[in-house]
Amino acid sequence: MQDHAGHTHPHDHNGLLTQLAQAGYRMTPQRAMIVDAIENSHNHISAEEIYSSVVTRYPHVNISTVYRTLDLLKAKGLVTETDLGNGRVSYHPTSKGHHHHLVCHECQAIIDLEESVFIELKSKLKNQYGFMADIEHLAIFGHCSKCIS
Amino acid sequence: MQDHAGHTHPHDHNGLLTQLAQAGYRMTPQRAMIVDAIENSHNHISAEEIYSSVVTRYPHVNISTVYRTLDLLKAKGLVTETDLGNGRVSYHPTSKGHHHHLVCHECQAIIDLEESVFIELKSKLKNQYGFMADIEHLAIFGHCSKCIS
DNA sequence: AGAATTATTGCAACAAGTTGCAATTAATAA
DNA sequence: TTATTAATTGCAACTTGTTGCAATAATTCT
Repeated sequence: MQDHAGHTHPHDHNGLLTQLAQAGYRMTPQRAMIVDAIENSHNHISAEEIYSSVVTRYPHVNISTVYRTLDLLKAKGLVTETDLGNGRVSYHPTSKGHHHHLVCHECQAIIDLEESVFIELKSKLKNQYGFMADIEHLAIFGHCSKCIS
Repeated sequence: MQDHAGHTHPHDHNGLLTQLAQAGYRMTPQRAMIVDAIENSHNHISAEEIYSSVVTRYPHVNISTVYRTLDLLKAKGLVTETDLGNGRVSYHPTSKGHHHHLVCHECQAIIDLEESVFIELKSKLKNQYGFMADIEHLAIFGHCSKCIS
């Protein structure tokens, strides 16, 4: 396995890859590079963007491996998946914190929300329905203040 | 145009088709049958189900027409679109009332919610962000009471 | 009613994401 | 270090949904 470092977190001993390994999953160069692309993305990253990033260093990689690694990370709760309505689903490492978005249907603006906005809803769903809502990275669609006025 | 009736609302003078016509859109047999399938569906219906229903009476129809009609109905606010996480997007006529769902990631159970659950969130988003959220048919994912215990 | 206009449709190609299966390879045992 | 085993990958085929474009047909005008 070649060295895939050179970014902000050279070896990432507490990163996603290590967490996968500790959960009993195998450490493959594909996973290392996929995870590296996700961790070094500034905010959101799509499957295609991850693939593009990996394929330059490892041309053999297939995009289905990217999707399968994302499925694994989702199932382990290590990344969140959000559909921001732009035709490609966005991914974000859970470790970088929860956040949410308002998406304007008219001007496509994306407004960031604090996590606290959904605390009340979450406890309501827990108390009234016994349901533990996975509200970690939600997109709510509608019309922004600019487009209303 | 052949008669496409035979269901609960034989001519549907106040239905989706009439509303489209009043908005200046053309009345085509395809649209009549697509809209008929939606209005006569018991709860949710998918694009494929609409297509299957229409194609038996009108074999020439193409599924892209179904998708385009759904886009139109969505844009006019006449149907709502919800991804219940089962691989196919579900549609529902707005006129039959708003409702929401909790979807269990573990057992795939779908729990129906009253609209009132989101009133508080909606006003919070309006007051704090000036954002009018289109919360008409939401699916919230998480873990149901049975799967937690 | 017949001609003109233009929205709508069917088609085929495309995009995003999923899946079954044989080949590969990381981890483990010998 | 080599052999074993089973997770993982690449590939190709598939599913759901989208889009450009030429042909069709609903509506409007005469």
